[in-house]
Amino acid sequence: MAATLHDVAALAGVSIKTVSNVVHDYQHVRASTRERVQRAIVELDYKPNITARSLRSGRTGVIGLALPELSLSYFAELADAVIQAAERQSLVVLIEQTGRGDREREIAMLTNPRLQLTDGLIFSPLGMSQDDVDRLNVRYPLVVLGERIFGGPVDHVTMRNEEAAQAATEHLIRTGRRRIAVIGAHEGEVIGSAALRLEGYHRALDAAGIPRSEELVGYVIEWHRLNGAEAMRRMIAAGVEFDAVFGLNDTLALGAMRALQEAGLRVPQDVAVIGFDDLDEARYSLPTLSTVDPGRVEIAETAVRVLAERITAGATSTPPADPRAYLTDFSVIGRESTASV
Amino acid sequence: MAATLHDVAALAGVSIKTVSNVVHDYQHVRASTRERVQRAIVELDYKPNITARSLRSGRTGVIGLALPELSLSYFAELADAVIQAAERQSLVVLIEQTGRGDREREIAMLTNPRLQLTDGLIFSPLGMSQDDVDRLNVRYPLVVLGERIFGGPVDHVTMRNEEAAQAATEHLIRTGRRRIAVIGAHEGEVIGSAALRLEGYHRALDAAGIPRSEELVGYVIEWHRLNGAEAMRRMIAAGVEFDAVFGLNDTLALGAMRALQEAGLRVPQDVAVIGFDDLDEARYSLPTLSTVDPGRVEIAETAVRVLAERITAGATSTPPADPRAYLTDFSVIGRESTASV
DNA sequence: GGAAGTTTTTCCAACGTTGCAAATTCGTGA
DNA sequence: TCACGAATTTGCAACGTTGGAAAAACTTCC
Repeated sequence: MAATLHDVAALAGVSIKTVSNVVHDYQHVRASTRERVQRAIVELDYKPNITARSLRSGRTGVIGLALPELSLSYFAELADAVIQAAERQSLVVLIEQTGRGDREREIAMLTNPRLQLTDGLIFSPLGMSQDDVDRLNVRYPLVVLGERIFGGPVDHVTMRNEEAAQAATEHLIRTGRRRIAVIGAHEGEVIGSAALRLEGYHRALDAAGIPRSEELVGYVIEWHRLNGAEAMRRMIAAGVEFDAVFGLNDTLALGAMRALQEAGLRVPQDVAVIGFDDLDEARYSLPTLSTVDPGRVEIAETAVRVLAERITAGATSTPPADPRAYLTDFSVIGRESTASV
Repeated sequence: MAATLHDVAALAGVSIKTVSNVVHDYQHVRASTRERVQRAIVELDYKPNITARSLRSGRTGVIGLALPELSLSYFAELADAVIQAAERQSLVVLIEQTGRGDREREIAMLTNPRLQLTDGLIFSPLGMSQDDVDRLNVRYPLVVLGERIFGGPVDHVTMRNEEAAQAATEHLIRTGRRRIAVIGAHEGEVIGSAALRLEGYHRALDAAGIPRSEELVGYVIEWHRLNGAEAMRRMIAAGVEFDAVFGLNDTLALGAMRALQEAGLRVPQDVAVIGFDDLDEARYSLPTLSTVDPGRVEIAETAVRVLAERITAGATSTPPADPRAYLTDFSVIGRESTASV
């Protein structure tokens, strides 16, 4: 079928190693030989067999990306960024879905034989917890994303959840809001995005001398639009007074905004709303949604770079560097939903 | 590092071929031998090297999925469905992004050496056109999705654009609407989703005896929310009268809905709105968006199945079957945006 | 003209697996 | 005890590539 080194060598009248040398731009090849070989390569449309190369070198040029689900916008946009970053490093990305917080499937993924032809994995768990930290002890390069597990035996790339949430809340305070509801808390959670962002929210209140109020905290089970809308409706129905809402992610904020509008409350005149994530969608809602860009692109780039470094280091038997944690820069993006009135 | 057949064979005191036979459940292996080998496999935690297997067999178990961009919700949801379908066939998916309708990159993708370790490709072009049909003549199994190229030399899986668009329009007519605007037409296009769906819209009007009207057709450059909103605003500003809007996809419809609400028009009381695609998002907008499910899951499943068949057929040197076109079933989904008032 | 050094080319083995065919062992019946 | 067929195990080559080192060809300089 496809031409091999042998075919090219036969056509050019040289040994296969010489062809290999030409392909790899080895310098000690006579110009005339090089040219002859190149002509043969073109004529036969020779393409190196990557599988054979992988077998020889032990590297495939493929990295895995395991995430909950692409139909969750945040992860789709993350995957987009990871693929682009990988392409710049000549790596290709194989995507695996573990479901919406399915701990079992996440754990199983770490030993999935399907990862065999991968040089390393970028792993974004949603169901595993700190107790599962030992599971991250794997024999291949691994970079973990997210807020489920900290201080593990591998590199970790994540956002400054607390600081970013604090900044989002301060953004609301700066526009004169004082009764600030928060939507998306998880009952009893002390780690994870929800807890960290809630903590940032509390810090901002404390710093501004605004008393915390349990009735302003909207609890949800999952971070989907529906949950955001329901939590908001409950709060409205309970007669809680508020002049701003912080959705712990954009999806929740958009759901909350829907519930506000249903109830006849105007955004931002009656209630200001801010989200978290900077999804593409936040730019197009009505009104456009203020949010925090947690540094998604930087997360993707860092994760790919660090993974690539680990892969390279592993190949050269350098003594492995200690695992590191990387935190990305964030920025508050003010849009219509928090405009001054 | 990792254990190989040799290591297992040495430990079990047999030849590597016997180990291979055990791994493959070859029947003529003495029970006692089998057990001894299996113990060795467990003890050494032996996992077959997929790369070596691929080199030997010529199959990698990986399929490529080339699509414009994961940050476009439609493609993220398509990718989700493809990955799930592939998993059921024990295939793993490698995703490549070609950009938003970048013809050059799409053409380049077809000969991308990165596809080497792929057994076949599911390709969803957005920038190529019928003129590029010959580019689809590639030497690996290929399944094409979408509405850019028909009747090519490869299998094609797509939706019934015309019929589905006609059904969406008829849904509006059935609720008593007569002045039905359409948003998302492409100037001068005769093929592609826009043209086909526009044709379905026209057929529905014709069938109902409603005169076509050029002023009710909103043209856009791209199918994003912003374009939908702008086209809708232009139509409103021009004083065009209408009581319904058909967005040629959900994103356009959501943008149009935003423009309507800005202008103080109520959905569905003043204007009914329907979209196309059945994105997750359509379930959560305010009001929830009626739409057409074009059979996305079926498209993914069919594409993976057909590709897998071609891959298998290629391995057995069966004479290749003629390329086929597959069309999926659609269904109109009525939600709040077209509710009767 | 030939030694010494440099450039260019070739040879061989190995990466880990599997298909094929051959070799060995076993069981059965004469 | 031996022949014969079946069951079981093994050896070898090959998939296409690359690293290392040897071999061959060419230069340069005395």
